[in-house]
Amino acid sequence: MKHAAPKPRPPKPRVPANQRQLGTLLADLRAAKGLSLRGVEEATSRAVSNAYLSQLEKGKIQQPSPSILREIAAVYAVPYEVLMDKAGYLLPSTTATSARPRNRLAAFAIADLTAEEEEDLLKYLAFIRSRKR
Amino acid sequence: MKHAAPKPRPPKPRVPANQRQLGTLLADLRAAKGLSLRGVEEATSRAVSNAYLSQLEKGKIQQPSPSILREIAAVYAVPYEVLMDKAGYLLPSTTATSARPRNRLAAFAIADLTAEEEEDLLKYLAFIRSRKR
DNA sequence: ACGCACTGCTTGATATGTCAAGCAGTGCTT
DNA sequence: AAGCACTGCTTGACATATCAAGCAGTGCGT
Repeated sequence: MKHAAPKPRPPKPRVPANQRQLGTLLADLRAAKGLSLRGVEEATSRAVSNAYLSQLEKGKIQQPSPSILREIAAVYAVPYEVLMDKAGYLLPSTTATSARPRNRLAAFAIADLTAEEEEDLLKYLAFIRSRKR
Repeated sequence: MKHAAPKPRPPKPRVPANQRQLGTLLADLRAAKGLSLRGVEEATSRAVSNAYLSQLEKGKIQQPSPSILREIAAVYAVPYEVLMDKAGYLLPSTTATSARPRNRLAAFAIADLTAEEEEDLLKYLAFIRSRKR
């Protein structure tokens, strides 16, 4: 029998800090709403299971799908972006992303392209570039 | 023997429209960059496999993980949000809101255009637009 | 005390994302 | 024409997300 194995290392937190934050946030939100795990499951029309929400809150899920976060956000009446942020899916500055080295092109007609035009343009770009080579 | 089978139906798109859009966009972007599937895999330091990128482009992935989209966005020099949007992960508001000077997708990808390419593109845009009218 | 309706939580099964390895095609060089 | 270096693509295996079902605890009404 093993003899008091001296706890070799502080069990590395299997859970990234990001998730932990998301977890506690979710737990707090739920508490604030006064809902049970099953209550939330019900509120999302069973889109998210109580079991899964539990794991989310305990930080056991590493990459929760945005779709689920969206459902949850709706129930807690919290902006979806917040959850996405805590999950680590947003860029550092999602709010102020307009600081980009923009070139003249943007100033022009490019501003309002239809999806179709966009596609055509990209293909054309691929074409002229392949030509250059 | 088959006698000019009258193309019975456009094969039901096994793929939700959203994904298809993301797929073709990814393909176009890659083409524009002149990269091969493996080239992209390499460019992301093998963070995304060529096999997976292929499936993404063909719309076979329903919920691609944002982390991967982020890697890809970096390689194509396109804002991460654009891919997230096409993947259906952004809220309608984030996409269309007056929040920002509506940067349409294309303004971007082309962050690294030469002046010559830019001119060509604009001319081409004028062309396809005149055609439509 | 018993049961019952809750609670949060774990767990085994399933779905789906993701990749390594391979296949078939295409062009280029010899 | 044979080999090679590419290409896009499929596929079988593995990892992870997600859920249905169950377990243990807590309070509460009888």
